[in-house]
Amino acid sequence: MLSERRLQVLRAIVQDYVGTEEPVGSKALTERHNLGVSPATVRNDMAALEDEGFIAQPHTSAGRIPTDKGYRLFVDKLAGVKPMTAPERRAIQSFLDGAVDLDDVVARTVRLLAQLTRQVAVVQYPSLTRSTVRHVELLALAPARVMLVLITDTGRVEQRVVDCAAPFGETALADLRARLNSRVAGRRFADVPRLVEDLPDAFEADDRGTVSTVLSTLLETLVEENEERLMIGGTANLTRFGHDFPLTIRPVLEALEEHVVLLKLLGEAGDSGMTVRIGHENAYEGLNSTSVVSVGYGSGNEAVAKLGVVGPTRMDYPGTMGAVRAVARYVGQILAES
Amino acid sequence: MLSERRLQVLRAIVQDYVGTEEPVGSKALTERHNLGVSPATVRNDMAALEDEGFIAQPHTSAGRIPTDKGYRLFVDKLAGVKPMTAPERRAIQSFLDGAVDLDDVVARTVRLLAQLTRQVAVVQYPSLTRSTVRHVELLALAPARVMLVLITDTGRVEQRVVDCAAPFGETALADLRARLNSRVAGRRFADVPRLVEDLPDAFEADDRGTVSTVLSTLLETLVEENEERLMIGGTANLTRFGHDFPLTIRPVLEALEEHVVLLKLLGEAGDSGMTVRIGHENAYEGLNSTSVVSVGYGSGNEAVAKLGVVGPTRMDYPGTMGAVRAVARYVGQILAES
DNA sequence: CGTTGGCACTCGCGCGCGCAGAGTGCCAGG
DNA sequence: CCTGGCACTCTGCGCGCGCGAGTGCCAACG
Repeated sequence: MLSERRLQVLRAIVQDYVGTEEPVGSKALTERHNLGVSPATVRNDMAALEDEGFIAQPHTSAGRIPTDKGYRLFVDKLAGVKPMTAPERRAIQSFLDGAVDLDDVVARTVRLLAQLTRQVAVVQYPSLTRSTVRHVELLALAPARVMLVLITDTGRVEQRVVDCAAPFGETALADLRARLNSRVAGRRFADVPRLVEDLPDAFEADDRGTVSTVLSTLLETLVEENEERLMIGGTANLTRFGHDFPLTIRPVLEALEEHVVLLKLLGEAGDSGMTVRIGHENAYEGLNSTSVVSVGYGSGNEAVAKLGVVGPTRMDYPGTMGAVRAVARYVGQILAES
Repeated sequence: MLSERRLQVLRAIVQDYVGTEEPVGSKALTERHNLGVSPATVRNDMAALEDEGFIAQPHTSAGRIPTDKGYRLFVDKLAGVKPMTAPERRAIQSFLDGAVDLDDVVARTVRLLAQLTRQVAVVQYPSLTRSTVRHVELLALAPARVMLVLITDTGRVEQRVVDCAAPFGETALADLRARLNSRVAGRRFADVPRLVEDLPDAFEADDRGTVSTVLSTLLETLVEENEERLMIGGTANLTRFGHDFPLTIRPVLEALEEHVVLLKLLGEAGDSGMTVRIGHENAYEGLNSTSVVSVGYGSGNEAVAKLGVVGPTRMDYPGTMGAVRAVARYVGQILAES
């Protein structure tokens, strides 16, 4: 177990390094933080911290920088979440309030997060899985062609075109629309398959095939969780990554384009509370030199999607976590209202 | 007027520089292109080209590189559009064919363009302005709350929530839905205001206010051209910009985040045919060291939106133009089918 | 007059050197 | 266990030099 002072030394190292982006030495430490001990003592502590793998020196006889393990300890034990100030809260709220539709909410959230954290922001669209159906609309595009529009309680709209084997009359369509909505409106996605199971039985034999086709398309749409989308912003902040970034920025940009990877990443993060993945803790290789701070957000009591930021491992964790948490909270509020 | 050979020299310089990314000298030129003259002659030509402002030397006694003006001449007079090969065409088509909805079409288009050109791709969603209404759907969320869903012939779906002053009955809603659709379905957006003008008159005095509110929201949605969205991809290709890119990549990333700027940029481009904006020809400062190749695409005979790529001024213009044109053509096809 | 070979000149770039400065590890003393 | 001192080790930086690519100019030639 590390002594209290050594933990303080680690904290000081992290804070200084995050601020200056430069390896920090024993002398500078004692000057900036009044630890009450001499540089020589700090040197001993640093040697111990290095033995334990919390810090490292890039080159012999340079200062120390925190390792992933060091940041981990810092985040877990040494740092709190820095709450937003009142003006910041007001700014967040008023910025999000102007949104006109779901796309706009997500777009504004991304901008906001990117601006607050000065890092890359990632916001997942509210997921379908836990949502409920608000309405299902069917329209005839052509005699044997139906457009299916699904509207969720989070305001999301999905549409599909269904090609039917046989022509389908307007009255039958209206009938199906009415029956469908009376059964599934307000219900959770997970319950829908069970609720519509016997629907085809209520129709003429001629129409049953078409009804089944429409229903299975609906079910497909519900299941298509992989259709989860996300929005990204603040990539220009990548240029502040560091002096060496030509090499490090490339894989990050590539990772950000791979929405599938990001969705997986967010999905792996814990369902409740904030998750911080530091450096090599990220399974995806391109993000090995970055940290991901993510949290779930939702319209009600439950999280329906996640949002977060991607930044260098050398980031201001308390501040970033504070911003992420605050934004998630307010987005949830906005969603609940609409 | 420049002699024929001097134009050939310029073409050779552009081609070599695009290939090697290094200033090109007179000797190298005569070796790689058989111009039939000696390096000394080429030197004279180069001096003339430099006087005219088509090429420049980064430092005294280095090779020459083309200026924006040089690229302009190259694009206008010296280079054609390189057509895609048959296998490439097939690949494009099959890649786009798998798309399930509009979002997917746009997403695939972006990926495709980015991959083909190895640059940043920008695809505008099919615009509302020239589209026609396929269907308008109204649903009651609450007694005094209506959701308005607009479906266009390009497959785009827009939704708005309307807060009404007074409660609005289901029957009145159904009535409005029916009347609305019989009037506007299949009509162009531009015609809609005229067509619904007198609709409130058909309703009870109590409901007229609400009907007007709904209608004005609909009109707003139609007009909201500024709501034009776009998708971007291939930003990782920015890292291939050049050795000096830390400085140059930053403003480009910033510009790409400013969708408003990009939309304006695309909007300024000519309506028919391909537009190439080179370096300082771009009004937006951050894109002064890039070229933008854009073209309109559409589901029928008319262009409904634009797409293009953003890359370094030193790009393979014929190849890029070929790819952009081909992709636009196939996307148009796909949209027409759906 | 356009083209050509020759020639002197100009610079940018890479390389090696040496120095200063920051930081460390270790040790002996309090 | 803490502290001051000391020798040591690197990295980064500034400087100077030489190479080589590329140019501009000129005189000669068809």
